[in-house]
Amino acid sequence: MAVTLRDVAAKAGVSPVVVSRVLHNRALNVGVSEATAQRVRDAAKELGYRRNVAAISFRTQQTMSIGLFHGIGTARQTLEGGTKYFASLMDGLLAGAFEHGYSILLCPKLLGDAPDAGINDGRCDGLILYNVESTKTNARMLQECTQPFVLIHSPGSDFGCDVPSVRCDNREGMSLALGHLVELGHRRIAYVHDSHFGSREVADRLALFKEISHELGLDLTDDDVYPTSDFDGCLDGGYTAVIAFHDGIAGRVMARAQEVGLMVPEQLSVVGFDSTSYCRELSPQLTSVSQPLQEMGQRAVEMLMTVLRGARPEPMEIVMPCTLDVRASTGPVPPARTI
Amino acid sequence: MAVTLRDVAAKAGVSPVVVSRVLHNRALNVGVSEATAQRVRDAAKELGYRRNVAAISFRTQQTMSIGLFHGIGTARQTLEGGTKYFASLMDGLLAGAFEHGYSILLCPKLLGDAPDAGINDGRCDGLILYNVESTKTNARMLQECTQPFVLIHSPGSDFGCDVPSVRCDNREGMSLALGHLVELGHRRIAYVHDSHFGSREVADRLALFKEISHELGLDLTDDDVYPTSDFDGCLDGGYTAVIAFHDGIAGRVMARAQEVGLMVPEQLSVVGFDSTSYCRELSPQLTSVSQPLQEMGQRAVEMLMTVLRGARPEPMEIVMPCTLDVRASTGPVPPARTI
DNA sequence: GTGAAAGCGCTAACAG
DNA sequence: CTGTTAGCGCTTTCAC
Repeated sequence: MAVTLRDVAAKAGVSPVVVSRVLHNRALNVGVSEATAQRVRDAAKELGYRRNVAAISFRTQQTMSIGLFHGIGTARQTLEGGTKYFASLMDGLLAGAFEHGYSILLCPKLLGDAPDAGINDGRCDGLILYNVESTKTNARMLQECTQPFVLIHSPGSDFGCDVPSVRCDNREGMSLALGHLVELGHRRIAYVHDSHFGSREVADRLALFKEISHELGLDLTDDDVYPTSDFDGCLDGGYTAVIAFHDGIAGRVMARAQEVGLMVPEQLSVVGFDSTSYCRELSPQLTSVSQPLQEMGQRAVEMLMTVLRGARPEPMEIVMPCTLDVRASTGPVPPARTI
Repeated sequence: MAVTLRDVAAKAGVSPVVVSRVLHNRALNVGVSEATAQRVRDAAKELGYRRNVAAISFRTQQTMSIGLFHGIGTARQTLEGGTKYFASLMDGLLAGAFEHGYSILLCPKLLGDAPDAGINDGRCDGLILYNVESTKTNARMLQECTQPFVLIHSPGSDFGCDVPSVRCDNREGMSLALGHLVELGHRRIAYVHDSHFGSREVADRLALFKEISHELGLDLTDDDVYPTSDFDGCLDGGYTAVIAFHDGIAGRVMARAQEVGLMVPEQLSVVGFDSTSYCRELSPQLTSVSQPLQEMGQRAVEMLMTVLRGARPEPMEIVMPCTLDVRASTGPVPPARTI
């Protein structure tokens, strides 16, 4: 049915080996005379030859694809639920993969509760995992994983693995957010966290909110932390500023504040996390901690490529700096409202 | 190195075929005694056997993966640039693929300017294409495509192909948006379109805005259409309502309106498209035409599955209904501002 | 610079 | 219910 190397070889009057060298194996192409090569190319074109990727994958045991997993160990997360976070990360991953001729494979079978069922079956050359919950089950699964993988958002040590990882400096991010607000005179600051516990990012930022506020002499506690599902408490006059786990939550806080008649930033300052393009679509534009998601995606791919080459990435842990994109949702503390 | 079927067979004292039947080919499993089957499963477990997906793909010439392409024929679009549109669609595609044991392959090599280079190489069993520009080049490419594919957002006839497609009823969507505004008393309505021409959706909605407004006796023209890059003209008092090509643009319009001191919806009503979760994060919450993106993704996969089974999907063209999610960004026309 | 031989891991087709 | 045979399309190895 399909045209094979053999057919092209017959037509060009050479052996299949030569055709393979000309058409596929660019490195060994040197050992073929230009005249022969041209004859082969002509024959291939005439016959409409197309390489059989499945056969090549099988023979070389390389799929040229990277498996992408998220939220392992929880119910499968929808992508639409979060901010444009996913899109940013994906842009970086695709760009990185592209440079190396790799594809990204989203395998729903593996995104759910039993990813280990198919994780090691040679479907892809390596894996990139993000938002993996720090559970015993996941740790064991990753330790038993025979394929190279890279973690995003958590260090390998979380799972007892010596594997490459990329994450952002959440301490720096939270410091920037709190520092900015303190500089503006705020002292009563609330934090709205995400309900998706188990994620390292969620836990880290929550802990850091309390820790750093303490270092800054603010002494905010669990009483100043609100869940996404019910954050009206941070709008009732006790606070002059709110930090939210991600831009989407910050957007909801601003919307709700405006509903109850609170002016942002005159009466309430709001800071988000991720600095997605979404921030510029809000009114007022949202001040947000910027995590270089796209670059993080790209770096993750680079690390995986290093491992696939048989080398050891240096360093094994990349911690990316955060910055603060100050926009219009933060302002000086209102004197009348200071407690 | 890796444990193969042969190894398991040897250990269990059977032939590789039996092992294959027990471990992989569930349908033919019937022809194996339970005792033997158990012996095989034990041996496999003991040896730590893992199927070699590449070999299976090669042998069966089925990859169990679906290639996903977008924006073919333009520079590669970033995913973060749009709304959460992509995430919604992706959620639907993944859900659909999951049901059938398929994976989604994002192949950046093919997303750029020369997708035909690798589109037919057996990398995936079928393709789903969305936002394909209606150009001669693309038409030729799709006509020559030897793999089954499904289009999202444009009918096959756009490319002279008799292929399955899923899209939403943009006419209905625009009717709902305009009808809603007219009912509220608006007559001076502006439209902010996307700069990404070539996309069928962009062209359709633009044309429909003019067409339907004419039917409603409004007679809006190109003068009432503004690009995303410069829509200040629709905020200068001439209009009481704005419709935007997607929620992100609508968000920007609202933000800008509030910057220049226009109250939404008291002085300006705003309607978006797609009704992504983003609408609820804006203040006021955005009224938006809802396109069932997730279901569209899922339906597209279903159609592809039908084709892969060798059947002909019925119908070949699915046109999904739109609805209007009325939220807080639209209100009665302000009497003082009526022209 | 070129080709012959061998085999990757698996399964379809058939025979027992 | 089980096994034998053959081969998918390609590349690696080694000989010429």
